[in-house]
Amino acid sequence: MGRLPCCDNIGVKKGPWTPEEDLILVSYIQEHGPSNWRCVPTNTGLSRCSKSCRLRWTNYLRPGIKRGNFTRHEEKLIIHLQALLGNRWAAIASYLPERTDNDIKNYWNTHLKKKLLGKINQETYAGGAAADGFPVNEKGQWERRLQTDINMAKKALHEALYMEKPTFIYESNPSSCSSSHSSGGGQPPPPTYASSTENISRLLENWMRKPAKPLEDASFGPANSAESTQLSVACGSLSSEGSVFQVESKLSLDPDLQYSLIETWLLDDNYGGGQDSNLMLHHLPLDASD
DNA sequence: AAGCTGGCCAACCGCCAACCC
DNA sequence: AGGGTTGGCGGTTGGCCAGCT
Repeated sequence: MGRLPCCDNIGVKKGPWTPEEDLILVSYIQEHGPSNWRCVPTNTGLSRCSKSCRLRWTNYLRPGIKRGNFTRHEEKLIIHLQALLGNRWAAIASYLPERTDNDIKNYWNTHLKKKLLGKINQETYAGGAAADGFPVNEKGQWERRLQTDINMAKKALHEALYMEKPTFIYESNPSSCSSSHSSGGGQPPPPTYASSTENISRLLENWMRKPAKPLEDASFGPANSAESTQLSVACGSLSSEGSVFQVESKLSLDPDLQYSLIETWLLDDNYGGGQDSNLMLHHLPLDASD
């Protein structure tokens, strides 16, 4: 049996929302909260289907939504995440809590995709190529780095997805821990971190199997999950523009974390990392008491 | 000034997984 | 357990607007 429509479409208004409708919807949600959307049209008298009400709220009326131009950092973060996650706009939006998935999707389709394609075409026709495999572009250094980042992330993702064995291999190297860990109680196990491209791809594999965590959870990947491997992985690249630092700073790491963030910078030609970019992994066991 | 074109973006559509009874 | 319902998600559409001819 086919799926029934969310509404019978009879007497249901479509098209742009009016300020009056917005007001009615906001007032109702303020009182009752954003739940049970099916009742919203009936209870408010709005001639809209429940789905339309929900979309209007989540994409436009919900508090905390930032509108207007995307910052350069947001732009770079989206490009990073799109390369890693693909068109999973909701997952990407979870890392930019002030932006809606619809906004990000629109911005990608109307600005970034075009921009990147244009960049690639321009460089293809220019014909030049630097030692790191990307064409030389004197004008746009940051764009070049961006392209390096994308290439690197795609490579990591590809390996992460097609690795045969999901087994993790870790190497322990506490000396590399930029530790600020100082919680009392039992001695936590020594931190481990990935120190090879093979490990990175396996870390990423596990990450890709889990839904992305929102920023409020202060971590990427499978962390915060009791049955998880208690790892948190962030992948990106470092450049003088600080794109990964931006990712990191946006994470607002939980002060209760048992360990401080461990960073390993890898300079590995296999990942196409030039002097400007590196693959960075964060591995943070969240709860050493278990 | 009028018509045309392309860009932008809010909103819609349809699929799907989770949830509920 | 299974079918119906709901909410979430990604792709697409269509209307508005600015710039161009």
